[in-house]
Amino acid sequence: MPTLYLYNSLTREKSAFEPLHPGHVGMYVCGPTVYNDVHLGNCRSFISFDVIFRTLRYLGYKVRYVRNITDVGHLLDDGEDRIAKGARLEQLEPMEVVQKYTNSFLEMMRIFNVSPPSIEPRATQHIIEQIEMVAAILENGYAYEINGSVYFDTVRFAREKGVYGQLSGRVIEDLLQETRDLKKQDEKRHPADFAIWMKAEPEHIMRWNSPWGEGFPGWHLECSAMSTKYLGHTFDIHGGGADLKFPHHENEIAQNYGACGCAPAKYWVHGNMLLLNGKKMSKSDGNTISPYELFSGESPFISRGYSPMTVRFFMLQAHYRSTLDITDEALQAADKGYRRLMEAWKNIQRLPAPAGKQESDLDREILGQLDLAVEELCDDFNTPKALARLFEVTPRINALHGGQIPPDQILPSTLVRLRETMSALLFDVFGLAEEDQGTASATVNALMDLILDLRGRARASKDWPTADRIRDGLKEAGIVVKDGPEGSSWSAS
RNA sequence: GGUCACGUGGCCGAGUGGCUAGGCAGAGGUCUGCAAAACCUCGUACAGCGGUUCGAAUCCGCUCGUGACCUCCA
Repeated sequence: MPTLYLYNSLTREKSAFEPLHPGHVGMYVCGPTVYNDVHLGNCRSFISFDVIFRTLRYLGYKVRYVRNITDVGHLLDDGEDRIAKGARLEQLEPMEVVQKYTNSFLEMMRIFNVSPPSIEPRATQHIIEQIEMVAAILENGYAYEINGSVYFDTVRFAREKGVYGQLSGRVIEDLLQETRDLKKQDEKRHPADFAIWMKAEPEHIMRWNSPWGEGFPGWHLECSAMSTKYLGHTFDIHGGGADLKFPHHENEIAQNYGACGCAPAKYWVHGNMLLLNGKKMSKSDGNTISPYELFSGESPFISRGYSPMTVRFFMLQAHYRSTLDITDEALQAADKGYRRLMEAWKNIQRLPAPAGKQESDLDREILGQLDLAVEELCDDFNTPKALARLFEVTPRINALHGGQIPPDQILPSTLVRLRETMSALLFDVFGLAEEDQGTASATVNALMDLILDLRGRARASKDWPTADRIRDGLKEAGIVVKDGPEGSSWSAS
């Protein structure tokens, strides 16, 4: 197995991956806040980390992948809890809102063929752990309590530990010299301080008892508490979207140091943003397209619908650390490319038996490309490069299948490798799946057999008008007929 | 305003000092009754201007442009 290299946001460089415990990887990725439907940007992020998770497993690591569900709700600008707000608007119990959007989130992950994480902890089920962590931070002197709320003492932490701002590239001096334009009711000693426990106002629905009174945990605490619980004080990889670097991840690091004196993660991995119209997709400003709109085509931004696997493939064609611009043209290109690749996969399975006797140039070429594909996957999960290698072997596969290359040009062992590696990369690592556009029932298959048989007879008697009439009619019905040497086949377009 | 990215051929998108990225679109050809598919061949692109170097899309500087973070956000 080749060495895995990954880019660490913390050090800003790519280095060889060395797990803390040989053979094992602990990975924590910040999951969604379930107060609304997931949007496509979230999906890209979780697909990126899914590929990372799958790659690690493919390389033989035993991975514990923790991806949380944040159902406590973070504070809104106006001080209102997100979950509580959603509840009031929809006349639902807070936990009902949470359950509803948790379900739809998980359904979307299933649609995108994102494998479930090893553990999917929920913030509301870890209130005790969060309270304990607040207590630990208080005990260590990195937090202070005011009127039933507890704030992290960023100033003290920054001065004493010297790690604050490292991840996000903040300059501590700038943070500390920030003007103190605190709101009147703001109890924080410094703008850079942040709440780790908030006193619940009477109208606040989600609330728990704590040593500081009734309240709810702060913005960033659930990740610190749950990653520690399931992966230990220090674990291998912490991931999330690039927009979480600050303040979320920076504060998470601070909390973990504050509680246990050590860094939570060795490697920090951040996925980049999905762009629409050249700008970040965002729920708040309307520059967004939902997954369902993308599938159905019901959006002013696209001309038609695209299947989940097309979208997944589209995302894989860009590196996870690059921004990716969604355009209709790019999606159409991805759709064609994805189908071509899957068609090649099907062709592998119906290739004539290889009859090579000794290794040919073609054998070497195919094996070389497969090796490169794996190698490039291991270079910071470079899926676009790895995919390019598969596209290099695609014409060879198709030529073997179509007869342009005779079967004696490859060894039986090459076909075995081809089948194994393609299968592993396409399905196990990239997480693609065959989409049976046909989803043909037995009835449809029987009908099509009959129609193609009738057309075959017409062709045999050189009745071209009838043959073409059938083909054109089927095309209008969305069925493409392909004539080959061994008869005609069909597929839904 | 501060911090940080990015600007690649018609579109998307890899690539970080010399070696073909790849996909889609487009052109020509083979096959085919015609078509589709498949196969073969074809594109010297790297924002602009300077500099370093034997050699730069790749390093440095400046200019222009775009975006992200700084506030909930994957």
